[in-house]
Amino acid sequence: MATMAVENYLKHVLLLSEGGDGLVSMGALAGALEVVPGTVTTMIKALADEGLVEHQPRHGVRLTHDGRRLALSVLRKHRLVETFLVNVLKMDWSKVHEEAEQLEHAISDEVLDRLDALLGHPATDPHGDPIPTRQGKISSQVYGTLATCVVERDVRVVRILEQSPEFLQFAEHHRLQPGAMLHVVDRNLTAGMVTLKPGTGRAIAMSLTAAGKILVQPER
Amino acid sequence: MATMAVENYLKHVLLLSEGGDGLVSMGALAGALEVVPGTVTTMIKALADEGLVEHQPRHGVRLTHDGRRLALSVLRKHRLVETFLVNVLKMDWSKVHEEAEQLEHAISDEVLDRLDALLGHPATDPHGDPIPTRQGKISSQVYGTLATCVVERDVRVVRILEQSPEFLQFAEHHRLQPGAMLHVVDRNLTAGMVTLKPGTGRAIAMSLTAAGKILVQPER
DNA sequence: ACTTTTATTTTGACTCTTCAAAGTAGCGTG
DNA sequence: CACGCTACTTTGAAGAGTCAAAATAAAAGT
Repeated sequence: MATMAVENYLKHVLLLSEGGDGLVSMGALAGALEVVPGTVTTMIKALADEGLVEHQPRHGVRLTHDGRRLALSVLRKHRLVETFLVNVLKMDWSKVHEEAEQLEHAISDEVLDRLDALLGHPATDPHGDPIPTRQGKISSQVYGTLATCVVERDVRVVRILEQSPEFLQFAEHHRLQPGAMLHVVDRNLTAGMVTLKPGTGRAIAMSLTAAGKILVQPER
Repeated sequence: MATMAVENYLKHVLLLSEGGDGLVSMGALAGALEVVPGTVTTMIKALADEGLVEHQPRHGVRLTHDGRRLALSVLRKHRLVETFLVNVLKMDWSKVHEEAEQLEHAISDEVLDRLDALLGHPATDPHGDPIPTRQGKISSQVYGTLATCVVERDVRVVRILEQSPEFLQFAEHHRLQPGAMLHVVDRNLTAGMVTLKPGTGRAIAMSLTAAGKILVQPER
């Protein structure tokens, strides 16, 4: 069985390799895992010996087939646990990440399957992050963001990329949660601002940076 | 924060000190924790330095106030998680111990409180073991066993002490679960057998040893 | 091309938890 | 009271995961 540390390393390699399609840098990993770079080198060498990652010294690391399988299983646990905490225990979605960080290493496949059934086999977690299937498939659909979509158009929020408690609280306050409908009123590149009109309630203004963290789907 | 190992040592000191009212022997701890005796000595010395246990060399160990507080909190997590797994996820009660063993170290107080509320603040877990309150109170009511109670009398099962998967499966098969009503038909000391008649279904015979693991309450 | 900066790796050390095996204290029996 | 059994403790070593700081390789600037 993989230790907690191993599971965390693999999970973060997976998360960091989304987007930047090739190798994950050691520094990025060190940052994400909150350890010093030397520790990452040590650990990655061990994981490479176990056949879980492929390490190209001085360049970076990528998951092997086995490593990816394990990483997806950890991610599945994380996201299903988050969904449970929000949907069943009604916890604040800005706090569940921390909790899931611990629980993802303690939960068995059997419990996970039952949780999955209890929740109705959700496709995404409360932040809109896709939940890998038991077979290790994960949706990789590409969406636009509030910083890039066409203006004067109705869109539906599908995912919040930035998941710091502060940002999530901000988003919740304005009901910017997956499923929410919005009209994109204006985007001003000079001022770096986007203006939105929710279906109900008053207009929302936010920076392009923030807007770039919110994935949306054109509606109709 | 206490590590998993620390939590486990404290929990087992607590469990082993139920009944044998004074000191817990190092050997008993080694057995319960499945480590060699030398390891226990090492760890207990460390816990004594932290003020969590009181160690009387060559005689045994007992919890301090702080140690007991922590141990009760772990036990509360364990038993509430078991209750959740059985009552909500409908898992087999013979398997939940293993699962809870892991989860008890990963669950936060906040999640625990919500779980407790979801379950309706249960007083006991599915095996009838009392669940410590958030304030660290634990019911220590004394019950008779099927091996000691008066014959020709109706009793109600309140707790199963032996919790190996095999014994629990045996108990479940005969519906010997907390809440079940029984008539104690006969006890034969020579043969070492007890005969029971459930409210519904055919008579059950079991050894005195097995009967001694089932706590009951006289009914009416 | 040479130098500076930055990212990565190496080295040595430390903590935590464990084991195996050797040593020692306590206890009961004769 | 000495003997021997059992329980406990000590000692030395190991693996996992980490850090700090020195060494090195790659990338970027001038």
